[in-house]
Amino acid sequence: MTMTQDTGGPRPVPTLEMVAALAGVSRATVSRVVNDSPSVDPELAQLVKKAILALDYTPNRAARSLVKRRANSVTLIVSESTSKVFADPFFSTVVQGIALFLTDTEYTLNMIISSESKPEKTRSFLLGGSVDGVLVVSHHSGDHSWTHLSGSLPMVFAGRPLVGGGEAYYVEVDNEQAAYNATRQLTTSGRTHVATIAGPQDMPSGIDRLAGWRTAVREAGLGESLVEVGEFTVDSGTQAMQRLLDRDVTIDAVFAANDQMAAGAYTAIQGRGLRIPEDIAVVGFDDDSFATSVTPALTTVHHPIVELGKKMAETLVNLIEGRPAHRVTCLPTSLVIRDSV
Amino acid sequence: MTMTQDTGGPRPVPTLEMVAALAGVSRATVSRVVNDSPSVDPELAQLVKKAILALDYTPNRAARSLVKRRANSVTLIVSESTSKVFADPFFSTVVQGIALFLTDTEYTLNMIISSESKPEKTRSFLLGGSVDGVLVVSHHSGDHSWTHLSGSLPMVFAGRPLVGGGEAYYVEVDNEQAAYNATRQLTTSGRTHVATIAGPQDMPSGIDRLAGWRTAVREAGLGESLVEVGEFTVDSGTQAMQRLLDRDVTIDAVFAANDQMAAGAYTAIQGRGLRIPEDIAVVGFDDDSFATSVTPALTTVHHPIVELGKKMAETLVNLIEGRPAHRVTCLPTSLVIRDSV
DNA sequence: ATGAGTTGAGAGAGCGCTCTCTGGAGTGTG
DNA sequence: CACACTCCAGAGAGCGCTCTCTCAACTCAT
Repeated sequence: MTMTQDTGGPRPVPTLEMVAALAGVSRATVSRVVNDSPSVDPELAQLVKKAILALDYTPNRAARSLVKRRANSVTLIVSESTSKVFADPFFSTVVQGIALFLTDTEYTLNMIISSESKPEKTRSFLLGGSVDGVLVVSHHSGDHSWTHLSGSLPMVFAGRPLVGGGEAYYVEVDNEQAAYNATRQLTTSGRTHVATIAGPQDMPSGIDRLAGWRTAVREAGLGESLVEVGEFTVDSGTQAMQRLLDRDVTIDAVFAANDQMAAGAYTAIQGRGLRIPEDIAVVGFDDDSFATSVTPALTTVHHPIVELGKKMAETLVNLIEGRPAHRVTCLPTSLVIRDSV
Repeated sequence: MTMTQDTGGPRPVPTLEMVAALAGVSRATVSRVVNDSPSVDPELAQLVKKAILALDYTPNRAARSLVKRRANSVTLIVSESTSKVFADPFFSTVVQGIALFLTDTEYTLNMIISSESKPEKTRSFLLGGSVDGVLVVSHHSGDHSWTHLSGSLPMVFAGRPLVGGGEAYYVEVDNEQAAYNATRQLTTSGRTHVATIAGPQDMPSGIDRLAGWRTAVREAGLGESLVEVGEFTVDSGTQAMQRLLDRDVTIDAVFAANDQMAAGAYTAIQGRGLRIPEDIAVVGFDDDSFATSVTPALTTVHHPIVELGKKMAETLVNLIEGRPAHRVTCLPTSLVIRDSV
């Protein structure tokens, strides 16, 4: 029973000073070793390192942060109204990418839910010096209310911000092109009544994916009227598909602006006794867990979401450290063919 | 071109000292006002508050943290091998609950992905003084390798830790009872070949839910052999269901230890031309987004996941601040009847 | 051998805040 | 009126670290 139960109390936290004393050098030297400054006698450095190990020393972040005026932390803002997006695979996957990238850096990720009722709280937190940069994964256009902070703090957005986009740094995919390709898959395989379940029209991804669909159907000489707007949720997808089928029973294909709405569309389609893909072909967007959880497996646009998160974090860190950074990063997509077309 | 490219420089960050100067009082007094100490002349306090507003002052976290030896931050550990759980609604929803609770406190949430290859990095981060407490949402039993830290740092787990559980603080639901109830729903409605897709048997939730199923089928006088183990993922659910159907085609009900595996089971069932619930009734566990995204909608155990996250955070904060905290919190569940039974 | 140039370690002044300690002003009692 | 008390604001010492400045000890050309 090794019960490491030392009451948590007495553990004396080792400081730079203690390491210096043990190694018989000055604090400055220890600091130099810790931050591996080149101008330290290798022999002395070795001595110091031994002392660090012996004491199990870890630099105190707060102290370092205080003098360096750098917190080594970036904050992810989630707006309260959007907090349900946690259930959204897109959101969580972006976060995963961000966290993955930051693991290999000196930066720490923290996350706040900003309540619309007291924006000052969020504001003061961000400006309180404990945050070096901000990441915004937005779902509603209102989430871009943070754009104005980008003068005082480095910020990177997931997707082109709807407002203030002229100055903002962001990472995205070419939604329009990807949606075009996805729709082409439908129009070139003999489908003649190609509908779409579009995303919210106050979000760039919603707007651009609809535009891509439009271009493809127009190019194929098909009608552009079979559009219903959803909210990127499963339920809204079901409802949009219901409306679509109520309007036109001859629909034989549908492009949904994300996989969740596609999954919702499945419910509406199968609920009417129609078969996928025989009666109606379905193509989604994102290639998230919903794409493979439905039957038949969904053909969809692969959205490199983890990569997107990584790039966001990378861009932000570059910005913070004053290194050159691309204002706009555009990631490639590809169409994943499964059983729904 | 407003190019807010001011090199980050000119914004002079207001300090306590500046507020004191403006208000014509000492630093100590401003500090007292900021931390609303009772022993301050209301009139003076008003003056100071005005100065704070005028300067748009925000206390520097690092400085405060340095002297108070308290970072006001809690860390969520995610192990690298588990980082794919970001896509898991359970995980993201717990995080949501945690973040939601912390929003109303002085604490900040940060998240690290600990790489198994360099555990010292994680360890030194946790012990570096910038973390007041730790939250662990585990999926593999290996994630409990952090239990040994609980002597040096307050920790709260999601679910009973497999090892070291005797001392650990955690929040959970009564998995066994809930699984029992869910299975009863099947056995009492005339189903006689009730199988289960169990979760990993190195996780308490996997073990306990299987135990609950066992009790219910035994009680109903049914066989206890129709068990296949999955990994809480959609795919593993499909495969487990395949194996089950290969073993016994007379199965007329299945209890899946989470909704994702239930969704996977749908694929296998419907792939064989069987109908839900006519031929096979399905009950899941968690009541997450998968439950409503499948057709027919899944009957499942409602798992109060947001609540669980909130409770975890609450317990941790209590622990940090030395207030009494329940070592074990057990949350209630309920069965949500939908269309799959 | 001498002065300039180079290298590497120590001294010490803070970073912005909290908190104990001190002391001046006001209140109440003998 | 002197004494003890209470109450509240200021002074000042750090919290653990970084970083500039200083200076001792060399190296090397003259």
